[in-house]
This record gives sequence, structure tokens and C-alpha cells, in this order.
Amino acid sequence: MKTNFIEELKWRGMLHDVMPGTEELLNKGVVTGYIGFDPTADSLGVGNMVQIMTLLHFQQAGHKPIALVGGATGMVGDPSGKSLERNLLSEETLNHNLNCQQKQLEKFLDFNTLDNAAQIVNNYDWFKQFSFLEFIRDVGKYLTVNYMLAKDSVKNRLENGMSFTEFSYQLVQGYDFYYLWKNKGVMLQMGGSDQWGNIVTGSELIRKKEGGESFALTTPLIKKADGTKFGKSESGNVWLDRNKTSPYKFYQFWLNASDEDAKTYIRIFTLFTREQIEAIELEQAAAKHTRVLQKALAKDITIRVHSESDYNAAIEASEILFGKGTAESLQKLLEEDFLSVFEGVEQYKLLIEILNDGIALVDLLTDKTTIFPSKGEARKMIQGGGVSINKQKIEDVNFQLTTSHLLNNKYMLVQKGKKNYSLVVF
RNA sequence: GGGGAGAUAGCCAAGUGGCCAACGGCAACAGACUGUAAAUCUGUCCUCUUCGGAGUUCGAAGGUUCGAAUCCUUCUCUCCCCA
Repeated sequence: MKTNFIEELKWRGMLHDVMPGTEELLNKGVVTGYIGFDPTADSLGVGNMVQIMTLLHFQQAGHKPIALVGGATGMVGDPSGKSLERNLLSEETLNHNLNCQQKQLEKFLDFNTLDNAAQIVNNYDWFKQFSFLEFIRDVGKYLTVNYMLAKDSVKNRLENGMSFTEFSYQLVQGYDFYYLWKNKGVMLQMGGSDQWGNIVTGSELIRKKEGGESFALTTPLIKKADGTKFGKSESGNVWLDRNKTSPYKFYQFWLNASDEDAKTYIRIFTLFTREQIEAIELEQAAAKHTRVLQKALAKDITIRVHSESDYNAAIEASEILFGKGTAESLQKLLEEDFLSVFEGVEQYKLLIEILNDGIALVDLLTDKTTIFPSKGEARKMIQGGGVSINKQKIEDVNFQLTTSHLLNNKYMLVQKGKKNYSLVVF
């Protein structure tokens, strides 16, 4: 069954701004729309999930989504939301990032349905042959500097300076829209609210150059309830790439969402229906401690980004690490299960010999592993009650570890704080 | 071109000769409480440390002094006002 795209985005809280006439256009028939992705990293992060979901809803509403990877725009650097000039990425890095992101995108959209299959394009394909002179004649001529200067992304930078390169960015992205409009019948560009200016430039170009019509729609920037940035955990950005953020950590990220945030997230990042979500919320309200909301959210998104078995493994590890049984359940864990359960947990391999005469805990944490960057810091954390071995808190700074602290004669579970685990394998 | 203000740790921001590794706030990290939530309270928060200390900071470089973030000189950058 096809959904109404705009309605869908509205109730999910994913609609920030729409150009007039967009809804009418979407109601008339199948529309081709696109969203651009910036290849600044070799993986997409959870922040990009908003745009991926937007495309997915777009497709489910019967429209044709195009994901654009910015091989060309990435070479220039989008000044939107940046207070400083960005460093240019090398071409190799860019290509690598592009390939990685493309693979991730392919996972979420349906590229095989006949009528509105998704598509991926790279704007480098139409920019590589475009000479500078051609560009300033064919594109630059249609937009005034006055117009370009009025953009927030430019205005905010006038005091501190901005290179011509970044200044031109909006033209490059604007031309993408024009190109896709002209050659692929794209009528709509979508993106985060910070992209509004760039999107409108494209529309303006289409209008000035060909008198054509085009439309735009943006999604709100997601912030956490406490006003901090979304998409970061203590250990940094949360990535979709399992090598950069393990499925276990990914699952934990969502599970740790605050109640307030979880309500926002479940609408944006899952495909649950309105009724389903409201039911889950009721359940949560009745029994807050069960955290069904976070669990449903984390489950759905972990399975879609990774897999069912990754999800199960994450659950299993989470239950052992955070469950009631604590020390006992650890002891009971079978040898063969040990590694698979802790697959997503940071691991260190050491020689068992170092335990023969005992080793100071502090040395293990710093010299033998990189769990702590310095002895002073490790000591402070131990004194503060922030270190546990096999779920048992250690508060003695001079604590010695021996083979008696091994689980299954092989493993030692080191805990830094409440949520950071490392497994040392001997 | 003329006049004025300023540059302090991740950010904001005190400090204007020794008591300054530098008040305070935010962010971050940890502990308690709890529901792996929020709020609250507590601790840590330049680097290293055998926890006794040691080393390196206050835009940059020189200088004065027993002693400088604080005084002097030069330089760099930012902001404001006048033209």
C-alpha cells in the first residue's frame, strides 16, 4: 500500500520546510526526487540515516528516489554550517569514501522494483568533463553574486573569510539539481534543513536557465533533548560501518537513548506505523523501567543496518554485561560462547605468562593494553571506583592480577565506567 | 588614514608583579541514586608521575625583575568608532 509522503513525514516529525506546490506535485503522480550525500568519511553515520529514511519513505510512497554521492561536490567542500574553511580531501580518499558510502546506500533502498527502483548517481560523472570556462558561462552567468552572498552559509563566513572555492559550492550543487532535472526528470530535491539554501539555488538555476519548475523539501536537524548533537557516543561518531562501530556498540547507542529522544527517534529511524509506535509508547508509560521503547527502536534499526544475528549477539552480550546475573552469569558462560558473545567488544590479546608472577592492574590497563592512556589516569579512575574486573569493582590502586582472575582460564573482562567493556584474551 | 578595545586551557570567561597550573560557568569523563533514562548530588578535568613531585602553558619573539598571564619593546591577528 502506498503512503502519502508528506503526511508520513509530518507525523514522523521529519518535515521542516516545503516549497509551495510540492505536495500537489507529489499527489499528481510518480515523482523522481534526490538527496545528496557528502563523502567526507568512508562510512555514513547515524546522522545520515535521516536522509536515507527520507528516501525510503519517498520510495514507499510510490516515488522514485535517487541517492547522489558527491564525487564533485566533495572536492569543493560545503560551507553550510561550517565556521571555518575546510581542508580539501585528496582524490584517493574521496574515491574510497564514495565507494564505501555507495555500498551502504545500496543496502537500504530497493533497486529492483520495476516502476520506481532507486538509483545511485555520482555528480563527478557530469562534472569531470565540465571546464571552468564552460561552467562560469553556463552556470555562473545565471546567478548574481548578490544572490549568492545573501545565503546564510556565506553570510556567516564573511567576517572570518571564505575561499572562492567554498563560495562556489552552491553553484556546483545547484548545477546538480539542474542536471538531474534536465536529464533524469528530477523534480524534487530533499535534504537536511541546512541544505535549504543550496537547494533553492538549484531551483533558481532551473528557473533562470530554462524557466523550469522544481521543488524542495527539507528535514529538521536532529538534536537531542538536552540540546547536544545527535549521533555521537562517548567514543565518538556512531557509524553504519561495522568495522568502525560494532553492531554491539551500535545497538547500545540506540538503547541508551533517553525516553524523550527515543520517542523522536522511533518515528524517524524505524518504519513502525503510527499505531504501533503509540502502542509501544503506552506500554513504556505503564512500565518505564522496561524501556520497551528503546528496545524496540534499537532492535529495529540494528536489524536493518546490520542483521538479525548481529542483533541477537548484541542482545546476548548486553544481557551478560548489564543483566542481573552479573558475575555469576559471566562464570557460567561457556568457552565457545565467550568469543562470539563479546565479538563487538574491544579486545586485546596477551601472553598468559605475564600473569604467572602477577601483574599490577595499572600496568595491564596502560602498558599491556591501551584501555587507559596513562598510569595517572588509570589510577585516578580506579580510585574513583570506575574500574571493574569481571564485574567486580576494584578500588585498590596496587591491585595485582593473577591467573586466578581468569574466566575459563583465558579471559578477563575489564570494565571502564559503567558502559565501556574490554575483553583481554590470554 | 585617525582613534579605541582585545587575544587566557575543548568553549565562554576571571585574573593586571609572588598566595597562579591560573576563580567561575558550559561541555566531557567517573561515582552515588535509578530504568544501561532524565533530573540531582559528589569527584576528575594541561601532560607525565614511583602520588612525594616533575615538566610545559596565558597570541608570537625578545627584554626588565630574585620572581611575569600580569611591566617594557617589536611583531601577528581580531573587533569597534571616525574618515
